[in-house]
Amino acid sequence: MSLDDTRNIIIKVADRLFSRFGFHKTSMDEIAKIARKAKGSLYYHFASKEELFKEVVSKEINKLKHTLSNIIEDPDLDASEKIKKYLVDRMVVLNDSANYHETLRADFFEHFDFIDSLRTDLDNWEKENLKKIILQGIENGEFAPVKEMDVLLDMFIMVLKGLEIPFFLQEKYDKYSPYFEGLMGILIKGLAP
Amino acid sequence: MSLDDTRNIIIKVADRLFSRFGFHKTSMDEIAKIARKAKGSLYYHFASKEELFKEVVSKEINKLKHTLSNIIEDPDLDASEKIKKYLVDRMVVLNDSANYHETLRADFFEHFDFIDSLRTDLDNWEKENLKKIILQGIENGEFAPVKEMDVLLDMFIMVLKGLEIPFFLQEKYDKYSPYFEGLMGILIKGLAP
DNA sequence: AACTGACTAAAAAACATTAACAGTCAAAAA
DNA sequence: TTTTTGACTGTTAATGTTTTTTAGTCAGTT
Repeated sequence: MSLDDTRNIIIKVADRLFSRFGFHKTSMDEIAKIARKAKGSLYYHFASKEELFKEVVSKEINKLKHTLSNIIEDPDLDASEKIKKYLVDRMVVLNDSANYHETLRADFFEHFDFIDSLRTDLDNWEKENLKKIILQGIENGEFAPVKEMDVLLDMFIMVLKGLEIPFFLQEKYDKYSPYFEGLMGILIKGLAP
Repeated sequence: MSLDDTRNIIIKVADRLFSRFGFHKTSMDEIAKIARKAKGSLYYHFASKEELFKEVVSKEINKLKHTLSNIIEDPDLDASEKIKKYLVDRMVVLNDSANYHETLRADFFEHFDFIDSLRTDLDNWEKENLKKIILQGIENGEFAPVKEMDVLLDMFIMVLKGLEIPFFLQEKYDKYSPYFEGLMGILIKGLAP
């Protein structure tokens, strides 16, 4: 059994248990038992429970980034199509990211600030990549030039994060997802010249 | 000292103390002391601590509704101007509504569901009134007809509520308020034909 | 190097006790 | 009759103590 196998088994089991019970209600003993490893083995591969959880959330985030990067790099899409697909697929992927949902509560609970850097990194990544799309649109004449684009993007990311709470924590995504594209369409139209 | 005077004194003191210490950390004994009334007098006028807090939050909400109603009924504004002013002034008024800010946490804490009806009522009121503006815009040809307007408005209200968390709980409003109008402008432009 | 299982200090949970609190109500005051 | 009071009480919250669980450690084994 190679190094990677044990590590991946731990991650896989942790993903399952954290998804189901949340960070605080999942113990390292449980993860070890179900992974059929000694608890010390978990600590050989991960510095702490927090690092393990971050690894699990990072995998979800990387999956999201991968999906969105494909959209951004697709040469067949113009900027409007890209941003629409970005926004829609973003919610689709995040809807299935149970551990990510837990991070949405971070602002309201103590002992969860170790997650802040992950969330900040994702915000920065998103800002950067949305900006790419918008700049592409401006260059191609699809979008009007935008003043103060950086702050507007900050706020727009707040909007997206704010929507995640009713969608994923209050389970409203299923009800509203068929119409989300329509709302984003209005916004994208507002970007046009 | 008339009936209304005592009641108003209680409300005024409660507003101050709840604003400063929050609902859970303000006791009825304290409110009574500072209002120079017996605690039993508070219960003569208000059925419970919860009802007193709701009264205080309602006053903030009524102030908001009053401000926004003036905008909606202003005959000198077209629909675009109305909705822009609505959205901007909405945040201005809510920024000063400390007790309302506390209700934003309701979804994350127990023992606060007595506030739900207030929040639902405000959502419904907002939906109704935003719809009025949009319908006015559609009638006058300022806005394109909107499909599924009701669900889109639901989501838009989620967007506004979602923005309240960084703005008012994370104290980002001062930083971003100068640019909020710009973001709303893009959205309003997207409503145009 | 990777893994184990016994161990331990710290944190969390459970339990017990005390203090604070929301709410009550008969009596007093207006 | 209405409004207000202040003493009272059951419930809840806070505090303190004890027990259990947990994250993390590490010498020994593979």
